[in-house]
Amino acid sequence: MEHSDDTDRSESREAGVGDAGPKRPRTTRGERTRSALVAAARRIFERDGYLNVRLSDIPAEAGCASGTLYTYFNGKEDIFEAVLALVEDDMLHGDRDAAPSSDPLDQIRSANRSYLESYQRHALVMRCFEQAAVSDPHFQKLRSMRAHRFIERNAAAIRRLQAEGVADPALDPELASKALSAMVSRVAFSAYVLEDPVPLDDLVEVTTRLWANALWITGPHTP
Amino acid sequence: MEHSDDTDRSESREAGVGDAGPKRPRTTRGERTRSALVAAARRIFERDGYLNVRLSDIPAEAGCASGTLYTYFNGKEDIFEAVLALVEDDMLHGDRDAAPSSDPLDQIRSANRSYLESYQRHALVMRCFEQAAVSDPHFQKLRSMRAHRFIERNAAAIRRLQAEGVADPALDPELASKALSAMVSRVAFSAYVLEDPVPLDDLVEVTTRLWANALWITGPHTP
Amino acid sequence: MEHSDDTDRSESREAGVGDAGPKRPRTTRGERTRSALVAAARRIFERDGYLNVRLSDIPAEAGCASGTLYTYFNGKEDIFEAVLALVEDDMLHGDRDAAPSSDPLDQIRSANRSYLESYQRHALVMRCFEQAAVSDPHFQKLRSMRAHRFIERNAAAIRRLQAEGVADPALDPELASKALSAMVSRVAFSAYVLEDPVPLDDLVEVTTRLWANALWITGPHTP
Amino acid sequence: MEHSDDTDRSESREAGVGDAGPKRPRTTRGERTRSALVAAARRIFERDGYLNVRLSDIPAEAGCASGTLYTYFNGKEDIFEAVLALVEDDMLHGDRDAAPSSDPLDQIRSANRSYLESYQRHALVMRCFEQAAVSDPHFQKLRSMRAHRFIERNAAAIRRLQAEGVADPALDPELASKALSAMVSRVAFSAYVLEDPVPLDDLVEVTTRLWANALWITGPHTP
DNA sequence: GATGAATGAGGGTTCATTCAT
DNA sequence: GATGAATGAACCCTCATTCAT
Repeated sequence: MEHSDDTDRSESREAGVGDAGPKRPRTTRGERTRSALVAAARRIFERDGYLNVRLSDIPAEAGCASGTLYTYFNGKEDIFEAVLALVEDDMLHGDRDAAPSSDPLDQIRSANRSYLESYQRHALVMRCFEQAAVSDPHFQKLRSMRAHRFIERNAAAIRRLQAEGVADPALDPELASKALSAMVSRVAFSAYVLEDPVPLDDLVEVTTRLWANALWITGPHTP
Repeated sequence: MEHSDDTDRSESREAGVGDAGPKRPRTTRGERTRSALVAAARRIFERDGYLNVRLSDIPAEAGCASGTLYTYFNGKEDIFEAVLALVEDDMLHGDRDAAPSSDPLDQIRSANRSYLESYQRHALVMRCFEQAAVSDPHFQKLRSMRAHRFIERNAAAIRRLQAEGVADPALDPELASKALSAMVSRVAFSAYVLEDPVPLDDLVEVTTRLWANALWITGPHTP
Repeated sequence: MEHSDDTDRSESREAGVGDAGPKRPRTTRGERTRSALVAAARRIFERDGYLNVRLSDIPAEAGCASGTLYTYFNGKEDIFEAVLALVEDDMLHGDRDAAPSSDPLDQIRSANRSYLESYQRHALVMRCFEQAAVSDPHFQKLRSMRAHRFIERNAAAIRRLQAEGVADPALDPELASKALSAMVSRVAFSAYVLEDPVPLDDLVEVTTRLWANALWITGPHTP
Repeated sequence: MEHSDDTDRSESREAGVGDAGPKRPRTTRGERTRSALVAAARRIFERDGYLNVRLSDIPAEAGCASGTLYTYFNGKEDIFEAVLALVEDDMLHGDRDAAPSSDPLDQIRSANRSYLESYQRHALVMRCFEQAAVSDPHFQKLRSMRAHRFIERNAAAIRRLQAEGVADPALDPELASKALSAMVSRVAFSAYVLEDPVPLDDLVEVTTRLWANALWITGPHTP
């Protein structure tokens, strides 16, 4: 089970916004400049939030001239997408080390913990992402797409559990997935972006238990 | 059971943002002008979103001079608060006509329906509210406060049900309330602001069933 | 001997700026309102300086409606003139109690002390007057006229002393008066408006001694 | 002997007001633009006065876009400081060509003439400076600081003359310097800013004679 | 006389983006 | 590729003054 706001977007990295200017560096120097810009952008976005960044702060932080930004990016959207790509690489690693359990409850718990941990790790970028999604249709669509990828996977899992007779058959799998995924991602937002601090373990436990209860999964220990 | 983003704020309406200029009208003409401004503001905010409004469009839409806006409001924050106050008056009426049932499931369903209906009714204002909350600390706090009022009421309900032995005693009432309230409000946001259309009845049913399941409430007919 | 910035302006009080609106109150209530406005204006000018006053603060401070100001005054210039008139009444009292001495040095000392004392007493209004004079040709002219009245009186005194053989005959009485009067008024400005504090007695002594020396008056004690 | 309102301020020129934006040009083109702006600013300030300038007139006069002003300056204060720096460069040259005389009277005369001549040369800028000093604490402080530099130098000269037994020992050198310096600068202001025209030679003679008399210096030829 | 709501012109400032060097 | 100066549209907000009540 996985939750919203996570994706690979393999091919959209270069062509995200509007393909007008040059994009990929062709030289080693260019590669270094571009990387410095993305790293600087991340720091600036995290510091100021998506809506408040002064675009010219990014090349300044990266130690290059203001015009250089436009050698690799078309504007705010474009460079923020590059920052998101950076973060996603990290977010995708979370699940890997989890030993896949056959117990549904453990699976849910593991997915929730993984999601919440990576959300916490990237809270400042997620804050920006929320700001971007609320003010820019492009990122709104992006967020929807990422959410849907989660929702679909979780919907498939619910469908499977229903078929196995261990989940409430009256639930629409798609809608239930949508609602439960929303619940987890919103809890994460509240805790880590709005800074309403709750211990991570408590968040994992309550979301897991609610999720399991909601589906009628009682776990191996509740016969 | 009720959900986030709803409150009374009875007398604090004017004093929210920055108490600099004159505020309340003292004459009938003033009252009329102020109302026209708030109504116009609602239309403009709904049309353009919180972040994109051109403030001068509001007095223009209201049919008065640009400066008149500042006779009653201190700026964008201030007039948007007045619009929110307008909407809240309406949102508070939703629950009333619901016949209070003794069946917990009916109560949950009724609260959910009421919340979702009013959210739908004011979707465009809620969109602005989300934008405001993400870009302006004042509205972020406002949203938190409103959410907490819901969360506390629902937490109390959960505690009661646990005491009566009809809800999972292992759940932390506060955290469960937080998560489930977030679920409902985020489902509403998704359906009505992000325009991911789902029939209202389906939303009511799935949220209600998930909520009930999550708490182990199965309704009176399923003993 | 007397110094700049002091005059009676008996007849200019009503007709100073631009005689467009109504001016003098015709009823007792009107008299009270007008006085309250002038008193309030003085407080506001002293608080904010001539250039920074918000005109509408004055009727607010006086406890009447903003429009009422225009019943008696035509604007900032006009009401500030009324404030100046108030202050001048007081400044004219300073000299009176001084026992007229026949010793030129005593006369100079007495005039200087009187000037500096009343400047100190009205420092905040004098600050406004300087601001007004520098930004508004009307008050610039007014200041010049007041200064010239002093200068002429002092020039006459110098001429008399020269005729009596007790003052440097090589000095142009008019120019000398201009320079020495400027010295005293600027010292007052510096001490009381710029808040470069020097004990009053020291100011009196240094200006008096310089003035006397400059004219070659040695006083009765220096034979 | 020298008089108020003159200083070097060598390297603090840019950092005076608010150090927010980029300031010094790094290219030749930039240097040219900045100079054009300062020169244009001087013309506009002289034409309209410090208080009345429309800031956007300056880049218009300089032949560049309105925003370009903010490439080098933070606003009115900042660019006016640059104009003052320009004028000071010129004012500092005045004294140099004066052949240093050993006669105190000649020294005083020379200092007075130098001061009055450069004041006359920059009368319109001095008018602005007075306006700025009266309405803006930053320039008030600046004026005080410049005045104090003069005052201290002149106080030292007075102290020296007293030690040599050629100046009235009863005078407080600091206060006497303050008063006499104020006299000269105010006479200059009156003649050249207030346009109360007096021949330069007459001003030099009267201020010199008053200054000398006031100190009891009678010149070498009057033993 | 007094009220206070309505007016609306006016200008400072930011900053994403371009482009000559 | 990199530079950084130049651009200029866009917009909020103040507040002196008027005038219907």
